[in-house]
Amino acid sequence: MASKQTDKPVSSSQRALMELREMIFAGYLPAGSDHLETELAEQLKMSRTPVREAILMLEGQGLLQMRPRKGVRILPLSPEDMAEIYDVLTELESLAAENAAAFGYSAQNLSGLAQAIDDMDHAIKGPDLQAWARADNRFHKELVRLGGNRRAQAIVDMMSDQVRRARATTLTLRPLPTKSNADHRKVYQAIKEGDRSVARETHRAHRRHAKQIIVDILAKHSLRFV
Amino acid sequence: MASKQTDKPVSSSQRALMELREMIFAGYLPAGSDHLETELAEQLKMSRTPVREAILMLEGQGLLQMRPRKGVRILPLSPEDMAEIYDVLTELESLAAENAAAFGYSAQNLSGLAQAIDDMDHAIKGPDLQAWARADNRFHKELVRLGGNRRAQAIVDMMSDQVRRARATTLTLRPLPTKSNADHRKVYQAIKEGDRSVARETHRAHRRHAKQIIVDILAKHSLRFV
DNA sequence: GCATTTATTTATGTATGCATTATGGGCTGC
DNA sequence: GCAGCCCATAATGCATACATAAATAAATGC
Repeated sequence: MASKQTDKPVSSSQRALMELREMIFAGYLPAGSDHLETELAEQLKMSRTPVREAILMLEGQGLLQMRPRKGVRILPLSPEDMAEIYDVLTELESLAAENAAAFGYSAQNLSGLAQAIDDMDHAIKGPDLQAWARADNRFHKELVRLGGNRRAQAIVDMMSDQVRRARATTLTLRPLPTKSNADHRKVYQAIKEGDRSVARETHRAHRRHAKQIIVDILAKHSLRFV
Repeated sequence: MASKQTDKPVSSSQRALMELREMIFAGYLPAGSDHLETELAEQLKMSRTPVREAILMLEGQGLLQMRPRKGVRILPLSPEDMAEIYDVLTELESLAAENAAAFGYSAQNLSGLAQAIDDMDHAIKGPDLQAWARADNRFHKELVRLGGNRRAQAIVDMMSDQVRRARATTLTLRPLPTKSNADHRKVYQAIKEGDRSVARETHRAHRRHAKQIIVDILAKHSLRFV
């Protein structure tokens, strides 16, 4: 659990990648803002080269866009963007639920899911929205991991990052997700019982519902996000 | 249709990206092979910088992997990889089919699909497998475009590229896709009639079937691909 | 005074050079 | 003869320097 004795000497481009991501998620680089390579390099105390490499990778992940001579733009998320993202998440997570059910996992193997569900229950009673969001993330991430499709995992990770950018805001505006955990339990049950179609369709319905809630909120408040 | 009078002066990194892609697809950089940045730069007649940038992008697209001091490895595709890819394609294309059906496109808007289907019919009579593959690509690409989800489009493009690497081989080993076009027509009809669930499920079944055929071939021949 | 053209500035794209570090080979000692 | 260590080599990661092209400011002509 503890890091290696001396902190690992991670490469500059890796550090740039991580730090830029954090700066974006923390809102320090707000959606829609532009930033010159030189400025970013200065802030990260390194040369433009590793910063450029990080920017290229982040562009591939859809977090920003390089615009020659305009600087890199942190991409805003419109309600339509969010709808797209949720649709992709819906499909790939449903696939994962189906595949997980087909795997025949033991209760032991599913303990991560169960734990996340319990944590969500607990967080709702608080209510502690941050804790709920973290547990919800864990549930979805674990579900996709159990699905066993690494490409789907990578895509879901990417898209989840984008959702995360909007989370700070949507979390406070959406109704308390009290019903949500009933869905989660149903998915969990179906996976444990190896019922592929129930796992798939239940999760699918769950995600479509979530999409509706989030997109409605964004649209109603005419919000574009970080 | 004609390109601009003088050929567009694309940047070196763009050129590196395109040319490396072509070199991979053409099998000039075979799956599993390793290549030093310096060698590639030499072949492309440019410095390492733009080559590195292209490599970074291609790594993000899953075509290769940077391995410090070992060179970049062109990633092989195992039957399991292909199964993963087909599963993702199945989900996202089915989503596209459903959304396309929901859009209420006119026959005019669907002419691209219809044309691709006709071309496939024609190619099968040849039989001209290359022409069939091109038309099949067009059908799937157009379907996803009609779905309107740009993120799904980007992902499908990426995954289709990977399938394309195996195409040269699978195409000659698989049975003639004579039944395939019946599915395509059914999907087309459902989209035109706005029947979301038929469009979705028909395409889904179509893709799952295709997956089975391809994966079986790869497994039977113990093939890893380019 | 306005529009058009020209000059200047400046961000990016690319090349080059250097420091670091891993890898392979050779050498030494047992 | 084998194992382990050390050194040489070379590939990468990064910094820096420079050329190019775009955007802005300036200037000139009408």
